[in-house]
Amino acid sequence: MKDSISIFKLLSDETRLRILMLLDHCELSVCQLMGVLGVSQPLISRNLSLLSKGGFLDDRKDGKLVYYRIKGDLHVINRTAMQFLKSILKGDKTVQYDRETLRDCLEFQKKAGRCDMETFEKFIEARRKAVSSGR
Amino acid sequence: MKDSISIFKLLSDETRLRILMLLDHCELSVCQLMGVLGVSQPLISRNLSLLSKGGFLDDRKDGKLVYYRIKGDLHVINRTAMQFLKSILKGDKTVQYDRETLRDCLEFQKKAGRCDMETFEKFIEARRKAVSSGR
DNA sequence: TTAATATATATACATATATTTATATGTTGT
DNA sequence: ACAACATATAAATATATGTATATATATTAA
Repeated sequence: MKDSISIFKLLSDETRLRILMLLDHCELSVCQLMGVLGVSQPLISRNLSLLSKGGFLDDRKDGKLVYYRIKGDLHVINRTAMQFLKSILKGDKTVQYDRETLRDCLEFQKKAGRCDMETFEKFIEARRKAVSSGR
Repeated sequence: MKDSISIFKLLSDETRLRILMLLDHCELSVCQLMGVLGVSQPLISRNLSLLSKGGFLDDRKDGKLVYYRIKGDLHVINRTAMQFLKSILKGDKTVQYDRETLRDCLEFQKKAGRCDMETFEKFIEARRKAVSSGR
């Protein structure tokens, strides 16, 4: 029962759900997630840490960067949770928007030829302007 | 997304999970649930109210008593949530214990020939003594 | 029947506890 | 020394729970 409640609490947060849905398709670094979700680095790190402790994520270091992904060998309960999550978020607006943002973000990164905080902060800024000017 | 988060929050509470699992098999009144779970009446009522607002429950009045049950025509998301819940709580100790307690409680009610607060408070008291004396 | 009382349930309010988030700081690798 | 990430701390916010009270129905007395 305690385990189930822990999982529900873990899934009761927008940032964490958005992270899980983004990582369902690919692995992403902390700074990439920051760029796509447009929230602070400590907030991303903190939620990644919670999701990892909850058994949802694995990570991999590549130089200064840390890449996160959904664990390959998820515990049954977590695998079921992911299926449930995907089923109830099928067609969700926020999820769709985040996926578009991810595409734009990766393109921006490619053009910049860099994958660092500064680049993704520029991306957030550029996007903020685009949205506020009607888009 | 908001809806999903609301559901996860709703399911992040032990009393509410126990109520859902008990009501999965039968309808129960507020005082019966109080007797089985051994918690205060306002706590039961409040959580029943939250579960109802969340679209999980229906209720029916019978005199002074109010009987609650799982809604027959659950919204897809809630139906999926119930399936998920049942799958992850399969074999759960608390759930099993609550089911035994429910059987004992209904037997106690039958013998007493009454279904009221006083009866269920007696049941709670009797059970408390039985447990503390080694059961 | 009406008035008064008792009972089951719901809700309001205050308090305790938990969660979230920003800010500051620590750690590790370049 | 700098950059990416992690973590600690504190402030703000949300949630849970007990106590008190309100509401509605039933029961009793007149």
